[in-house]
Amino acid sequence: MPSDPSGPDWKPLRRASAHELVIGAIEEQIAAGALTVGDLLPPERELAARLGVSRAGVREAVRVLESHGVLRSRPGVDGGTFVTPVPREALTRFLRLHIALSNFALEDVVDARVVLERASAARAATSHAEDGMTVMREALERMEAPGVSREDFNAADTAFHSGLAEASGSAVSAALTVSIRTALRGLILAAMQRSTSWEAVSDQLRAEHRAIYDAVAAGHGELAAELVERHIRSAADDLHLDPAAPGGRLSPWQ
Amino acid sequence: MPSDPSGPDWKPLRRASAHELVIGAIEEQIAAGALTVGDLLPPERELAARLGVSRAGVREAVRVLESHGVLRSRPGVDGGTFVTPVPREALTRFLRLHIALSNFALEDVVDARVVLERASAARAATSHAEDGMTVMREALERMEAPGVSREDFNAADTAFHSGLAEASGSAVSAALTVSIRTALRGLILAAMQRSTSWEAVSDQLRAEHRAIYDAVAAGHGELAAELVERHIRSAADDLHLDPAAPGGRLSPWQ
DNA sequence: TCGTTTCATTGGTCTGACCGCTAGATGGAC
DNA sequence: GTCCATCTAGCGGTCAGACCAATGAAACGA
Repeated sequence: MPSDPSGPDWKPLRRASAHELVIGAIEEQIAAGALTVGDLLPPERELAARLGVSRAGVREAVRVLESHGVLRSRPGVDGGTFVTPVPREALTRFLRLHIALSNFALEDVVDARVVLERASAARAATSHAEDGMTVMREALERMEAPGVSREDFNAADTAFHSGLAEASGSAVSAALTVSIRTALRGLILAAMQRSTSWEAVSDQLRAEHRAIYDAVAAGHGELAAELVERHIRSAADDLHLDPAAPGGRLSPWQ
Repeated sequence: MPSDPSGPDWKPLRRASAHELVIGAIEEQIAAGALTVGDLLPPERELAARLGVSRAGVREAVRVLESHGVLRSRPGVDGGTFVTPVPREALTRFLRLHIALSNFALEDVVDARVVLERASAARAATSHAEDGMTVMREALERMEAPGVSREDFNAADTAFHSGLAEASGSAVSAALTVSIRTALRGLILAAMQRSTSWEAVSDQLRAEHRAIYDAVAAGHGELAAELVERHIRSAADDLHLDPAAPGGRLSPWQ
């Protein structure tokens, strides 16, 4: 019997798999600063030999980090696997998958959007980062073009919210915002496609977007935040409660 | 010469790699609702044969989805690869990697934390989800235990903010909050380890956490949000400006 | 000198093999 | 009949080796 009354506390000792070891090794180099954006990794064959694993193990690790937007591979003599800085696609895929799996309730996703975009709007009203404002203006023009298709409208809608997030000047919030909106893109487009009163709906959306832009441009942060929240929630309601949709949380994809 | 003045607009035709096709196929099944949490995928060999790719391609795809918290594999006759709902680890690794790569400036990470946790605090004050409140209380007790180590203090600090996020009742915000705090864990712990005035610093942190908890428990949402923001920003300043740290954004890891 | 060909290097893919793990079938001891 | 140890089939985990595809640079010829 051990002297410690609480017991020796054996830890489970989960033997790490080969590819996890490789991921850990690469992550370690990144954390230590020995690998930064633009750097080239050793060839797969060499890295496998150095780490004492097979090439398959290295490749699986590279795939994982690639899917996280950390690495990118290219064949060719000048090619190789190098460190890259493109986090958004990974975040989008992540959210899209988990939304599809209902691991995240649509309601909670909307709540998160409201929190992030309210903050974005409020900050954008004071910072006015020109890139984002331009993106928003162009998106408005595309939405207001005569005879715009629902696909194009949805793309412009996504771009508008991306621009708003960019205009806020905070990269992390912007990445989260854009990823959430992009992950929802398919759902929103499906709802738009189903809409039987598209003219009225799109007029409404155009007016809301325009009002948000004006509030931001005029520097009215609190108003912009309020408009964004109402816009997101009413759009979500339309998405959620569309009478043409069969029941169920993720019905548009079924 | 093409009749269209803008040109035929050749798209690059990026040939999708085998594992991307497999990921797409699995994602498609998930989006269609044919695969949900708990479901078992076909054996790797069979799936490879059905999709017309090698087992390596299937395995690379499974690895990627596994790293996103969507699949999990287990050997054994009853084992297999099944759909699983554990998004947080994946989100944490993602953020940790990109913070380490300086793809996300620490300042922006802190901004995002402020936005998310202000909202969490305000909501927690009205919702009072009991799970989260209990987690916060226990974390406070651990922080206030005599002779607590810096590691344990940091773990309790993380737990406190997790509890706050849980108490807000919104799963997505909570996942984002917890992941950000966990991704910063190493940095914060390093800063704590370096601290030459740990007694004073930890007293300060204990007081701030206690004040936040009291404000939430008393239902003072706006006060709680304000306290959380000040707490996060002052802690970030200590982390960032610690005189013992060498210059540079990610110095604690260098 | 300039264009063409060849070549070496790298990732991309596939094949086939063997290992370790584990629930369930098997079979023997009582 | 019951219970326990053993065996077995099927699965993921890993590996080695081979060949394909892409690419830039060096070698070569007009």
